Amino acid sequence: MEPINLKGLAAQLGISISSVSKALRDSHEISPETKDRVRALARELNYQPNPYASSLRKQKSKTIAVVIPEVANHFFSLAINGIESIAQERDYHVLIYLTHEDTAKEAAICKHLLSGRVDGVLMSASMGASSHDHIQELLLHNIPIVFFDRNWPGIETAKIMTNDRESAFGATEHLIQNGCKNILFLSLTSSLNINTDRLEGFKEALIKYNQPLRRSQLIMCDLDDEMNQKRIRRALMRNNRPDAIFSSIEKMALTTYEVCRELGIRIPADLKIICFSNMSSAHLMHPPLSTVRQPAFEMGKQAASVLFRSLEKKGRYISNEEIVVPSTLIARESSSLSK
Amino acid sequence: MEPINLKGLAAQLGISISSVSKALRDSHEISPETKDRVRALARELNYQPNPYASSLRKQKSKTIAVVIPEVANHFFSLAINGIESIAQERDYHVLIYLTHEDTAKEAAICKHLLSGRVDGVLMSASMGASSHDHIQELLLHNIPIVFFDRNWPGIETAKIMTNDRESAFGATEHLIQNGCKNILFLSLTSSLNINTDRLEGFKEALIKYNQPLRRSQLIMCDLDDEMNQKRIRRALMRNNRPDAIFSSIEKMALTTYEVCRELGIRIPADLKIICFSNMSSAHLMHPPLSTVRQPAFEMGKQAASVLFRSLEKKGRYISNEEIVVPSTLIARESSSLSK
DNA sequence: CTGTTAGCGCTTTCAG
DNA sequence: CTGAAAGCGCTAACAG
Repeated sequence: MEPINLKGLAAQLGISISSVSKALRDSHEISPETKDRVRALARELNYQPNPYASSLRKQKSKTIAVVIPEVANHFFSLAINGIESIAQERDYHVLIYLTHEDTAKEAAICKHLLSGRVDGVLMSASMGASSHDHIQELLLHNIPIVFFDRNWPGIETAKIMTNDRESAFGATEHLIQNGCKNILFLSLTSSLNINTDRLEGFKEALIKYNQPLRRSQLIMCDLDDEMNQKRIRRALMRNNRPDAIFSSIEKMALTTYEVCRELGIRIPADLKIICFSNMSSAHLMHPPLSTVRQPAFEMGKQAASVLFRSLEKKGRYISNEEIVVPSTLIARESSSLSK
Repeated sequence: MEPINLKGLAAQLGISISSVSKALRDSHEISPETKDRVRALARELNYQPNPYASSLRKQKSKTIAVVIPEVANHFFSLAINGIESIAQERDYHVLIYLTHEDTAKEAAICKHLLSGRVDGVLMSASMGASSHDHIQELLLHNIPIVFFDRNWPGIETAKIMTNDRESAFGATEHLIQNGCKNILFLSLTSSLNINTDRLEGFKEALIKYNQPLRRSQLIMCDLDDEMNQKRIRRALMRNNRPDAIFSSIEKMALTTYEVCRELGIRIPADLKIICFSNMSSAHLMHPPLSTVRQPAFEMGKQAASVLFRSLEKKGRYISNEEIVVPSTLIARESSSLSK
């Protein structure tokens, strides 16, 4: 069954293609009667305008790209949810690209996106120390980007962030107030904001409470889970074992749970744990995992809104505003029960 | 910065547009030298062909749609992962549409997809009792669909399924072998395969072990979490309280955990629990959740592969083959410890 | 109010 | 081997 097009409609109605086009777009220069006839037939034949033809003509695609490290992660899937809901509302389409934390792949994707396939990009940057020229190039080509959650410092574009520094500070403070004197911070080696900011918040809290930071309190992890597990195990087997762990990434907190089981370390009696996480079942863990929960859905919605707003401006100008949506500390027994 | 196009390249090279086009597509009717010149310039100027122009011309978009109920769910996010990996490999683009289990929305999306925006569709059907004409219409318009996991019975198209009946049988058998005599089955009211098949497997196991099925052993849930919680609570407060729960959906199993805490019911001593779930942290729950784990990533990959294969055939013919990828029963103490 | 026309950028005959 | 020309389906001047 061949799809029906404007030509087909026009033929059946005995009027010109452009009249049909205008009628369907509710142009003022078409008589009400004609509009009705056109609309009736269009509905009857289930006419769907060819999006590529009109994209080509109008030089805009009503499509955005979401470029993220992965999707099997509570934060990102919630964010996509938010993005998609706004997109559907505004009649935009969402292309999804996963980088698996590979900056080279991210760059390749961005390069492709110069083709005009999308009107704008929502991105949460991948780890990895590579340059971010590919981002600049998109902006140079007038393709707006909105970062959410993870971004590179120094890029002038809109960003939807959470208050990483403050919430890391708060989480650390919470541990200190619950008597922790030797908190281990698990981070990733990367200059992404989420790593640097969270680390900063951690350090600030230590300073506020006069806890000198020892080098052994920082563990830099990477994307190799096996290695991370070893790093964590080693840290937990040291002489002056930490009394708490603050993980800037969910995954490493879960690994810590596993290592604790293996080594017979009791949570929270021997070790308190807190981490950035959006797991919905954190409270069903044993013991319940204390989390800094990010407003992922909200951030997705905001990011999409900001992008669409900029797409509707002439020149696709994008401001470098930064919107901050605060996280929530959800303290549970794994961090706050003293016994 | 204006994107460069064939015309621009041709002008700079002093040759015709069509020659440039052919050169870039490595046509045999272009001399090696010309090809080199063209390619060199294209690379230098970072030429990216306009995908919409070529989609329009070739009447295929190298784009597929993934239509699923939600993304904040371990199964679907893993599946997307698989889909995206194959898509990237084959140079396809992935549009994502969420229905939030709303069949009307699903229908609207399908209707839109008649526009030619995509070459094919990957779908996991939404609950809801509505008709599935919208699916048939896509097929009628020669847009191949591959279902994965959830599908409507009676639609002739490719399906990537898991062995729901067998694995439900196995899970039930496991409970029975661990002494359960009054297993409650939590299901959803819907004629989707995943509900009917899992229920069947459950029933078959009861039959095999001569356990007559009482009406009170089936609880039909819906999408209203509050109501489901009430239903489960009521069931657990009955006189002859069930000694096990088999939930065909992860969410209701988690709700059950919560209700048990509230009512002081001990898992697994008082109540054993098992459910279909792809949670990565099921083993960290208290007690660890026994699960039937579906091969989500694999299913996503398979679905994409089958779709792409069909897209490459002339006429986009799609067979109604059904590929079954088996689930794995992961029994943990919440179902198998007798104490 | 309606129709004609000229493209959007690309592919693909068909002539040279 | 190269180029001219038509056209994918739609929109937007511009003429009538």
